[in-house]
Amino acid sequence: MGVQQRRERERAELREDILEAARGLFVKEGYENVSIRKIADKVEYSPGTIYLYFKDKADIFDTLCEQTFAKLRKRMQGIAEDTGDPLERLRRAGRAYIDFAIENPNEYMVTFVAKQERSQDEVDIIRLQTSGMACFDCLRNLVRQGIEEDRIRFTDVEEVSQSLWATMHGVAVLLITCCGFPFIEHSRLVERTVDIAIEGIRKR
Amino acid sequence: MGVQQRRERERAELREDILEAARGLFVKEGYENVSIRKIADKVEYSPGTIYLYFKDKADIFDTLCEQTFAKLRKRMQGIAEDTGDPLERLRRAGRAYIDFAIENPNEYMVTFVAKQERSQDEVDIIRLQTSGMACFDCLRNLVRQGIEEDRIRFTDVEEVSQSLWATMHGVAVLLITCCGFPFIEHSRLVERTVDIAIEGIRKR
DNA sequence: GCAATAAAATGAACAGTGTTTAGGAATGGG
DNA sequence: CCCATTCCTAAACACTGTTCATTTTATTGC
Repeated sequence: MGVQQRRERERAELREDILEAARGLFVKEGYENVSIRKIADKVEYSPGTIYLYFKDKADIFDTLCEQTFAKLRKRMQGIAEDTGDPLERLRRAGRAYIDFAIENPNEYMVTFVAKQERSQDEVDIIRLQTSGMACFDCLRNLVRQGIEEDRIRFTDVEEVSQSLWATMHGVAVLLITCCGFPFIEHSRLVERTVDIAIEGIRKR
Repeated sequence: MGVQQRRERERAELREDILEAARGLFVKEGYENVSIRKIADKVEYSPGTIYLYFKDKADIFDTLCEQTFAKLRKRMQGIAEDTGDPLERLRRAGRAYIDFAIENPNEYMVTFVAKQERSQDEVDIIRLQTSGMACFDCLRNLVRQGIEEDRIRFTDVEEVSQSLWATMHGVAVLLITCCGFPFIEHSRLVERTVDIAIEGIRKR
């Protein structure tokens, strides 16, 4: 009587297919330019079927965000749990954060620049925020270590953590959204900004 | 024969009315949630009429952005043309920039962030680039002065200017959009981030 | 093997979107 | 007074996210 189990497995497989198709489309075309019909076309089902597997379009995207969030935390956690100079690890963390944002621009924007009336669905916001807080904790821990080892000229962990986050966030958002601006080479801008921030908090 | 002139004046007035209505709606509801029909309703004309005054929805939006850029430039230019320690003026400029963003959150977001939603029309990007560039030039000039007076530990004006912009932008976007996050007192976060950036570029 | 049943997928429909266009109404010049 | 120009509108087109009655499909009990 493995019918039930096979049914569930097939359901999960189609759900995963939809997510995979959606991810490809979102990355290539951006959130607004992907329609449910396009996703349905790609998995060769009718539009209505999508709604048997996801509440709505935002639900698909949020699910993708959680998956990507997990990836980000994994990257950040690796650096946070590493050993070595805290300031050097903060530098690595800053780079890693911005790299992640640039590699997943659409997910990053919708997740961090929680825009328009997605805020109506408070449940989803909370859902994303809790998984996002896990990422911020990695940064907090790094800053705490830096302060404990007397490498940082401030004492307030929260203050420094939020300032650093804001700085990295700024580079990320700028590079993602202001495509028309004649930026210097991206990696150089990232490197310079991270460097300024690190030297700005270093104790001498 | 003042008919021609009256006609032109009336055309300009309706154009301005459309812009005013659109700004109010964009600010309140965001780019995607404002339809041409809503704008048309507000000025009490038919949707088709809008297209006699603007090429398309993005054209309306771009015009509003230009106006916002002009307001911001006015503020920044005052500091850029001032005298005194360049680093101190950079500090003031950073504060002024973030303050402007926080005082006009919707306009700021619409101008600097929301434009990612639109599929890029190259002509319009150039148009916004020029008016936005005027703002950025104020920052550039400040940085150039700082480098010329040997107060900054880097030599590349563009690199430092873009890094500083990214940092200020980050604080602004974060404070405007991530309302759910437990931030420290806003003014303290602004002050600390600006301070880190200034100390990060200072020559010693 | 066949009918009953439960699950899944569909496709049409609804209300909305940006944009285009054929044609009607108003106005000024000759 | 009539014609030409300008202005505006209403309808239409091709999209969008979403819902739902209906049909198709698969599984079960007999």
